[in-house]
Amino acid sequence: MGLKLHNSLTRTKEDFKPLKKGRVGIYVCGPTVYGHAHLGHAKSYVSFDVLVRYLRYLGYEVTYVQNITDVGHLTDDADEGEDKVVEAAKREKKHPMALAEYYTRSYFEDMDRLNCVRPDISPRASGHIIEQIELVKTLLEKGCAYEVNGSVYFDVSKFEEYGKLSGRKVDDMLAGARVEVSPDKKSAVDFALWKKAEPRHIMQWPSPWGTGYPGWHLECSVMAMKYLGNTIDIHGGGLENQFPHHECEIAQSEAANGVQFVRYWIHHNMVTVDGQKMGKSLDNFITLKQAFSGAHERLTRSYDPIAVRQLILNSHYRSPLDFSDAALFAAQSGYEKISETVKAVRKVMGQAVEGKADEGITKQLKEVKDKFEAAMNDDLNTSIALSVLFDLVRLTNKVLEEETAKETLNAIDDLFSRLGGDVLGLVKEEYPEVSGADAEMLERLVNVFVEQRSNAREREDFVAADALRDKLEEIGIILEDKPGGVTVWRRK
RNA sequence: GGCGGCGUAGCCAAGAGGCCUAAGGCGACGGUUUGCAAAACCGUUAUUCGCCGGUUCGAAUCCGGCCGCCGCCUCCA
Repeated sequence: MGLKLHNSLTRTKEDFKPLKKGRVGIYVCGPTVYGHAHLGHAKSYVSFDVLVRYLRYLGYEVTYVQNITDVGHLTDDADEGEDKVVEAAKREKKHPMALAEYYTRSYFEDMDRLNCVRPDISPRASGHIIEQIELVKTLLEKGCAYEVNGSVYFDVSKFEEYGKLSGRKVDDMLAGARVEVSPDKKSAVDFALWKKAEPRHIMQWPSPWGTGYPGWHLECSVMAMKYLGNTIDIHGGGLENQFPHHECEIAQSEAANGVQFVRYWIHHNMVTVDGQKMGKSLDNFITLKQAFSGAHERLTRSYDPIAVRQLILNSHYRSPLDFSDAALFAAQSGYEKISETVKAVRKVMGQAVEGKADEGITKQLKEVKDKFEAAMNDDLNTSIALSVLFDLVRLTNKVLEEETAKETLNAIDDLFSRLGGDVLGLVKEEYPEVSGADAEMLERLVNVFVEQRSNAREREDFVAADALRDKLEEIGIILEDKPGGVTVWRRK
């Protein structure tokens, strides 16, 4: 049984078969870089990160392209009518390109912390103006577009399949139009390919139709085609972009090339915060940096980036996800449970007795792997995949209660690394308790206190022993007494 | 107003006609262990799936109505 994906184009789960055997090209709509990434970005890019990771786990050679939108026309849910890049650039006293660069770096920083693998190619819209102009020219030549007053519009009447992705009919759209139609356009459903620049528009380029800037659907078509070909396997994005953005991408691309643009359209659902739509004008707008540091009035503490990731994977990518402090808190606890178990296995592994893997456990590990793959194959059911990982946690902790052969522990660690690490990105390769040159000193320092406390316990001076333990906890070091008088420590 | 989606325990969240007297995580409670803790393990925590009807031998899952929430409805940020 292979991977099945829900294709928005057909509204059904389909067997995934790439165009070229063993190779997958995937394009994901990237961020518009005029502010720090927020929880909504996290859901989007973690979801597609897992798709890419799982495709690679299955052995596909994946080319992952995700654009950076750094050209003018920006959307915002709270405000209307203002160019956000210009506004932000003015506020921060930066050139728009400097602003875009700043937030691009911020974006990658946050995605790295969420353990998202970097795209193979991160093309900037501003770096592909020539290609965008070329596509507009092609569409004009084919009679699918028309020029009016320095702007070029796509003639939707020339593309019969318009509406096939979002399930809309052009007639319904015309009837339901509630926005005033631009006098330049032949039809209300036509959309801009190239816009004449208003004097106040900072980002503008010369074109055969005068100075202007590209329509906002154009960049994705152009960059997807340039790096992945005229027909690409997977195009991902948020549900809010299904219409008009993706619908327009299809129209432009297919009208220009005469071949199917995207074979599988994957859309993820949106996030809410405390049950409400997250909006800049509301006080529930939380950036990733705020979540990681806890610097937001709706948060009671800081959260590990991987805990944020775990909360996202706890639900399905096509379901809406509600972020709340309580939900993040729960994810943080769950994440710690997984990582503590992995750390424990690796610790014991080092000094375990040599020996062959236990047959009974090997069989159970095989079941874990099969269940996990079955869940992921079913349209990336990460919620069930995660529950399987927790099965592995419980199994492991039971195994650790008794002396276990090295090979058994190796097999467990390998499964954690493959499923929890390679696929879900929740298990790290290394968990340094302390880092840097002071590591050894800290180790020895803590051991001094542990020894003092052990002495106190031996003479049954529990007041002194508990005081030492409490003091250490205050500075973030947790002591745990194991059977046989052994005390281990870890960082909080 | 039009189109689409969602509503499952204290919280998050799977399940989409019989395997469900509904996964998993968090929390809470009880137990094992411990000098006490912590961690771990074991057990309990929805006879019920927004509400009301209907279809069916059988519905959380299908249909209709109602209530609540979310997204999109395009010239451009």
